[in-house]
Amino acid sequence: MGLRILSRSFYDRDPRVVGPDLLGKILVRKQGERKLTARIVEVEAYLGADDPAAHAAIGKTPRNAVLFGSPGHAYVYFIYGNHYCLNVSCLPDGTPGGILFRALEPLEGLDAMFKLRGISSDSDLRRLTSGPGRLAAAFAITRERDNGKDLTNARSDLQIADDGRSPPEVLITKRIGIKKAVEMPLRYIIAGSRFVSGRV
DNA sequence: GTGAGGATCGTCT
DNA sequence: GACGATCCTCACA
Repeated sequence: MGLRILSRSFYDRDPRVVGPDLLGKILVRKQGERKLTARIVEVEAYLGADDPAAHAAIGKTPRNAVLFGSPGHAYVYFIYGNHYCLNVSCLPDGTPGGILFRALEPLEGLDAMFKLRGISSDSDLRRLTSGPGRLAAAFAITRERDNGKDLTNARSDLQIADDGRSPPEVLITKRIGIKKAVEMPLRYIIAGSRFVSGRV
């Protein structure tokens, strides 16, 4: 059962299509010989000018520039003075849009992830990567290291891959933790997953 | 189990 | 100078 890296064209579509399609795929962090992997179980779509909750809504700035660039690149931002959050850019160069990773089901490299999170390895597995800030910490994701990184490059230390598993059943809800456009149904989760963040 | 409040700082006005 | 696509801890039930 090999892993196949998702191609640029996968991301060169509307976030509302890419989002649900990313569920069940595998986030991979290479650390020399070691590897961290986890299954994507919850994401949110963020659009452009017509989505007030999106960082891209205010137009292109140095911070959000990646969202306006080529699809398949990591947009990492720092929030609340504490946390990093990981997104992947969607749509062609010049058209903003992206997907926020909200929760993962950890697969390989659990010990390393617990260490990176700074929590004991006998805590509840759901606390490891359920939440955008948590999963970024568990995968050692920072703006300095990863913002703008090409996730479709085989030589990249951060990738998203398909393990060939059949697509999961997808549940759609409102997005979480935002104050604008709260009604838009742009949160996608794997139905029944116990690793989802917040309420379903 | 649920909710309130604080931490903390880069980014844009 | 205000605020945020969050997380953690601590009450209280």
